[in-house]
Amino acid sequence: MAQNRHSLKDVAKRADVSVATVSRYLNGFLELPDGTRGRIDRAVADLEYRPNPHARRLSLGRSDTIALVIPDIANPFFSRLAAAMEACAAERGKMVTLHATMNRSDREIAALENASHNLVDGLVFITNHMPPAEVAERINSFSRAIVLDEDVKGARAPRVLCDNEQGGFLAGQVLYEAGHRKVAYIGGREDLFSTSARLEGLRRGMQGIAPLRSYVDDHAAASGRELAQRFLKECDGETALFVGSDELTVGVLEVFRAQGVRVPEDISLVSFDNVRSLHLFAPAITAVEQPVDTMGRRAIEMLLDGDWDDPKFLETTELLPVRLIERQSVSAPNPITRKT
Amino acid sequence: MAQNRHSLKDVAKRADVSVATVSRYLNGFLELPDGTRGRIDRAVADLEYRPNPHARRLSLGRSDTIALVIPDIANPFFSRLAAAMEACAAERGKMVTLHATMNRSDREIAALENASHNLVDGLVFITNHMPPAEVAERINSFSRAIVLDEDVKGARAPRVLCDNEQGGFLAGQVLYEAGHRKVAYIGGREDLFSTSARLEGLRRGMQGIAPLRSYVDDHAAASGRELAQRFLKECDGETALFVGSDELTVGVLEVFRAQGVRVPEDISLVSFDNVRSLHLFAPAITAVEQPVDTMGRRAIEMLLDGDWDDPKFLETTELLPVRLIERQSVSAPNPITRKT
DNA sequence: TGCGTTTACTAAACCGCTTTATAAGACGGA
DNA sequence: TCCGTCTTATAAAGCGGTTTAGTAAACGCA
Repeated sequence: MAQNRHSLKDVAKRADVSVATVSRYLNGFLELPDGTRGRIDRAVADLEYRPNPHARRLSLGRSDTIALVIPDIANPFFSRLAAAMEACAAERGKMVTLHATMNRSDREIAALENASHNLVDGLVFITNHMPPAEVAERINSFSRAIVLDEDVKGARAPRVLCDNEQGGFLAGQVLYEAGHRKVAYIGGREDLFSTSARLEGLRRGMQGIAPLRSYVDDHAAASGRELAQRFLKECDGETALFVGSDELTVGVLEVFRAQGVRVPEDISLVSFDNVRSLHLFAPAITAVEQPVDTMGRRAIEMLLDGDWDDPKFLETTELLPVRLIERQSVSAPNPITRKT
Repeated sequence: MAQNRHSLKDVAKRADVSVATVSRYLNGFLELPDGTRGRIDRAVADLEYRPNPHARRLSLGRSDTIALVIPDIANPFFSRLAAAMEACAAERGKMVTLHATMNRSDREIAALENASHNLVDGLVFITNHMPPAEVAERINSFSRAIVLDEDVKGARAPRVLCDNEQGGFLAGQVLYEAGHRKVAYIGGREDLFSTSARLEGLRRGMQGIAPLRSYVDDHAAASGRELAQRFLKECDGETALFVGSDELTVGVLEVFRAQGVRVPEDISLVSFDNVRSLHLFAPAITAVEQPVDTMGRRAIEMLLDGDWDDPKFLETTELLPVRLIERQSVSAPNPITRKT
């Protein structure tokens, strides 16, 4: 703060022209002869003039800001996403505000309301639960919004998602080929589009064999612990686990380790995301990798470069490819050593 | 956007009073008799009036926003920090903007300039290199700034740091007690306050034995790989490694694994941060834990509640305690199996 | 010389809120 | 009845830009 803030008026006075002239010239809406132009340029330089963004925003009715509504910034998946979006936005001269919701509808609504009052230039919305209709309505009230990572029912906005079905397929395939026939799923809630897509893909990869059991909850290590405990208690012949996120995998592995369940000897495991350092885990964890950075960049690019006049654009869904990173957490099933 | 935006004027008209009255009443600067008050309240409710933040900010000359200048949001340490700060700021009704610098001075300057133009209510600045004097000057031009995680030379601002010296001490102690007498340091650059504090603590923990070698670079996995390679090449009797961040540890472990160097059999290792899932690594990594969430919260609390009129306050340094999390990456030195 | 057309620029309204200075009317007391 | 004092407001000037509508002067040309 506290520096020599000069206003347009100061510049105008110094250059001996009107504020309108300076404003229009500076914004490129006015050609000027060399003399006048030189005086203005010099005045701007001398005074180190920088337009006041608040005044600009009030006048223009926009904010040069993109709001990022995100479940949890501390989660590496989302923080990578946020990093990619910030980088892309900064390149285009946009600022980025952060709003963590912890997947709570009230926080989501508060964040959306906040963003809406602030007249943000755009919204990127990420959630991991199925929000109430009000959330979708509020998203729809933005003139520019992108839904990222997880579909939101009722939202009329372009989507940037990873190919969840393909991810499930790759996981199913690698498990099936290793000989597994009974697989359980630990993942996000069942009403999520990503969950059903992954389960569908998993079944396809497993040659039509559906997972025996699904354990679903939030994408958090704590949920992973709880679900893993339930899984171990109820386990009935499953030889492998498909886990819907690295966060859940962390919780699962903690429980497995505490209970002496070995991976992959007792249970094979495939994770989803590959944003944590799974390659250094014991054992290194096979995972479906999401193109996190690309997803973030694309969200911002679509927000800023999309053809928002075209109603078709709102229907767009960009499905980004995933790939399987094979490591050491999948082996042939070993029913002998398996605990029940 | 696109909703029924009503202005103060609309409310005033509907309540049949002047805008000044509505404004002052709404801001609590005017007591009103029941009749008038009721009409205004009703008008506000009917029109769903929400003040335009841009106008408010232009008028008041502030922004209800805190700028977070951070090296890399994708780095789990910083994303945890950012999450804690966002949560704390949101509780107080402040928004948070994000500016990633990748430790580049030009980006730092750009971010500071940006924040300064936006008349932010406060700044939290984090860097991991020794920035040029211009950065400190710009930080000093803010009326409210906090320096977090790493000291910045020349910045007149309260600091929130972890107790790096104590962290080094704890690492040194556990290594010394395990029998190590020759230790190398892989960490952030030498000109950083944190580095010298840690090395000093390390020496104290090692009963005065200085580390044989220091390998320093950015806190990034890539640097960790490079430094680990150099360390292995030049290693001359060191039996343990003190690594300055989880990011570096990731790189180090990648190289060790690739080259068949076993932890702790060949080299013992203590990491710093404990923000990655080190407990699941092979082996689980002993680490000095930083109180990340507390650091973030304190930074925001000091920013918002600090006594900024007191010049002493700018001299404050809050040193938060660290603790050692013992796991399996430290054992007695084993010079026989050690590679050279 | 007179008229239309550029060229070069400006006055003033507006964005929506805050705030200072001020005023009208009611009330109470002398 | 007149004056001072509350009470209950308000007019108007910012904050610092953008933008529309318009004008004065110079220019070209018949």
